[in-house]
Amino acid sequence: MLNFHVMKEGKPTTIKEIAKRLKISPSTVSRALNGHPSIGLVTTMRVKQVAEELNYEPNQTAIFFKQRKTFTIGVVLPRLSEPFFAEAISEIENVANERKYTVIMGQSLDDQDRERRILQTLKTHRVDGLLMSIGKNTHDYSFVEWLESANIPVVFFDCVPDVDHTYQVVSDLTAGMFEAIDLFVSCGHRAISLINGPVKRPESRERETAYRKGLERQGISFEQAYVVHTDLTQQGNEAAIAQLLTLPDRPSAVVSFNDYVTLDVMKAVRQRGLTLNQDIHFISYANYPLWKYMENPPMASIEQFPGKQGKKAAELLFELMEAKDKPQPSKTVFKSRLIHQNS
Amino acid sequence: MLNFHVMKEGKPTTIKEIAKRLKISPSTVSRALNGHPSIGLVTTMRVKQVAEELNYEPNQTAIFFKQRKTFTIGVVLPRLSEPFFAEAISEIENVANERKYTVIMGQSLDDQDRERRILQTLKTHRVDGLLMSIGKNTHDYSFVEWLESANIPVVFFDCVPDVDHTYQVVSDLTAGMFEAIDLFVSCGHRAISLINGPVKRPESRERETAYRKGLERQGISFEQAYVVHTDLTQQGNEAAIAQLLTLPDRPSAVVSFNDYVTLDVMKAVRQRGLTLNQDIHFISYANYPLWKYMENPPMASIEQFPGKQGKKAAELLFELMEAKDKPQPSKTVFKSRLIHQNS
DNA sequence: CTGTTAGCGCCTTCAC
DNA sequence: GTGAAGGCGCTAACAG
Repeated sequence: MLNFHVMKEGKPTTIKEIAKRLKISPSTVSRALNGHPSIGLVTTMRVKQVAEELNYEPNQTAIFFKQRKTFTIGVVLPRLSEPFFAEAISEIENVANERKYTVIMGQSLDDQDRERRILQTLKTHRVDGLLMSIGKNTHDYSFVEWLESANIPVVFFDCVPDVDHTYQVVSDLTAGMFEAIDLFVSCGHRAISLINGPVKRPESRERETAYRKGLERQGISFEQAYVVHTDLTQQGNEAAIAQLLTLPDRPSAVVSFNDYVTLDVMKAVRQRGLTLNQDIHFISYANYPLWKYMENPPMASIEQFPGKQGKKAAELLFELMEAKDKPQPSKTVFKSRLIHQNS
Repeated sequence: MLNFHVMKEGKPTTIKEIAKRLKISPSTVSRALNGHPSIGLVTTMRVKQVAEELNYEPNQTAIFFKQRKTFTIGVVLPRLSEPFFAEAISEIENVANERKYTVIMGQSLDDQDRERRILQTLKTHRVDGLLMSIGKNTHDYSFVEWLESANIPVVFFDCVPDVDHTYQVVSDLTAGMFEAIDLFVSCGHRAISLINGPVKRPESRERETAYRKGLERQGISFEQAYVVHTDLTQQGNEAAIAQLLTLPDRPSAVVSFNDYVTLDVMKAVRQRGLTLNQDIHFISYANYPLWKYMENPPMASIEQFPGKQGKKAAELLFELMEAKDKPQPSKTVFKSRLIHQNS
C-alpha cells in the first residue's frame, strides 16, 4: 500500500533545497534522483535519503515545460452516457494508466463547434496524443490537417472521418450483419427487414450494403420496402416500425440500427399487442449490457467490442507517440460478432 | 465556427519571434497580448496583428509552470461504466468546460491501492482541484489529510468519506425510502422487505435506518427477517431474494439496494415462476435509464440525480479554488425523489 | 564522477 | 509607454 506523507510546510521542496542541504549542486541531485549511472552510489543514496526526508516531489509542470511533453492524452467522443463510449474510455484509461499517462476527456455532444472547441483546449493543454471518435454532425474534416500540422498524433476510433492517411480503429459491421441474417434464415425467416439510420451516415450505407449482400448470400431477393430509415429520435424509431408493420407481408425479423432504436421499436411492437420473439424477432447492433435482464430481449446482438476498440486505439496511439518515424497510416478493423442472448 | 489555421512550420511561434519582427521587447509583446493597459493602442494592434499572422499560440505548459496552475481538475470515481458516474462526470465536464478547465479522470475500480495511485498521479499532474467519489473498499481515509497538506481542494460526491471538515455533495436516501414505503403502503402492502447492501457500508446503514423509520411512520412493526443483505455480486443478490422467498409470510413488496441488485433479483423472481408487479413488487435506488423500456419495470425508482450532484460538486469546487479564504466545510444534500415508472 | 552554465517560454518587478 | 533583467524548477551540454 502506498504511503502518504503529510507535509507541514506549504512550499514544496525543490531540487535546490536538497542540493543546499547536501552542499552539492542541483544537477547532481537531479541526476541522482533520475538514477543517472554516472553518479556515485553513496551520493545517490544520500540524495534519495534527503529527498525522502524533505518529502520531495518533482514539479511536473516544470518537467512538462522543459521536456515539451505532458504525459497526457486527450480523448474526444460524443457522449459518455452512451455505454459504448463509457466502456471504450474505460479501457483507454487503463492503457494510459499503465503507462503513467493521464487522460483528459471532452464530450462533443455531437456538436461540431463544441468538438472544435474541445480540440482547441486539448491542443492548448499540449496533450501528447489524441483519441477521437467524431460526432454525428461533423462533416468538416479540416481539423485533421490542423492537428497534423500541430504535430499531435491522432487515432480515430469507432466513428472515423473519411480522410486518407489517418490511423483508424473501427468495427466491421458487415460480418455481424451476415451472421444475423444467417441466424434469421436458419430459424426459418424470409421476410427480413432493416431499420436503418439516417441515409447520409456512412454506417447506414455500410449496413444497407451488408444487408443486401447478406440476403443475396441466402438467395433472398432484396425488396426496397423492407428497408426503412429513422432519424434516431424516438418519434423516428416509432415511425419506422409503424411503416414496417403496415406492409402487406409483414416482416417477421428485423435488424435494427442500434440498441436504442431497438428499445423504442420493441416497446412500440408490444404496445400494438404483438408478441416479441414470436410475432416478430429482432437483432440489433451494440449489445446493450442490460439485454440479459430483459424478459424478451432481441434474439441476438451484433457486438462491436467498445472495450477492445478503445484498448487497441490507445495502444496504437502510444506506438505512434513513441515511434521515431511514424508507421504507415493504418486501419484496424475488428470484425463484429453476433452474440446470442441466453435469457 | 472556429477557424483552424494550418501552420507549415513545426516550431510553434513564441513571444520572442513576434518581438523580433516588430523590433520591440518580448515584455511588450507579452503585455500587449494580455491586454495590459499601459501599452499603446497602436503597439497592441500591431502585436496582435503579427501574432495572428504567425499563428501564435501561447505555450500553456510554460504558463502553467509559471503560474503554478494547470487549469485542470481531477475526477476520481469507481467506474465509468456505471451510468450514475457517466452521467455525473458528464455534467462535471460541462461545468469545467465552461470555465476553460479540462478534466482528468481516473477509475479506482473500487480498488483502494489503485485509488491511491490515481491520487498520486493527479497530484503529480498538479491538478488545481479534485472531485472524488470513493471506492467501496476504501476504509483508510488518510489521503484526505494528505490532499489537504498538498493544498489541493477536494469536493467529495456521492460516496463520501466519513471525515469531518470536508466538502461533500450527497443525496439523502431517506426521503426516497419514505416515499417508497408510503407508496407501497398506499397500494395495500404490509409485508415490505429490504434487500440491503453490505453491512459495513454507510449507505446500507442509512437505508436500514430510513427503512425502519419509514415503517414506523406507517405504523408497521419492524421485523428482522425482512431485511437481508447482499454483497452485491450476482450470487449474493440471488441468495438474498431466495432467502426472502422462503419466508413463511413472503413479502409482497421489496425495496432493494440499487438497480443492479434489482435486475438480478427480478430475474430470479421470474425464473421461479412468480409474476413481477403482481406477486411481488419492487422499488430500487438509482433509476437505471432503461427501466422505461422494460415490460415489467420496478414500480418506481428512487432517483439520486447524478447529474445534479456532479454539477453541484463541480461548482462548489470552483468556488473553493477561486476563494481567497476557504468557506466553511459543507455538506450539500440532495433529497432523493421517487420517480414513478410509466411503462 | 561532479559542478557550472545556460535556457525552456513566459511574466513581472524595476527601471527609464 | 517601453525595455532590461531575473526567475519559476528542472535538465543537459560542456567542462573539468
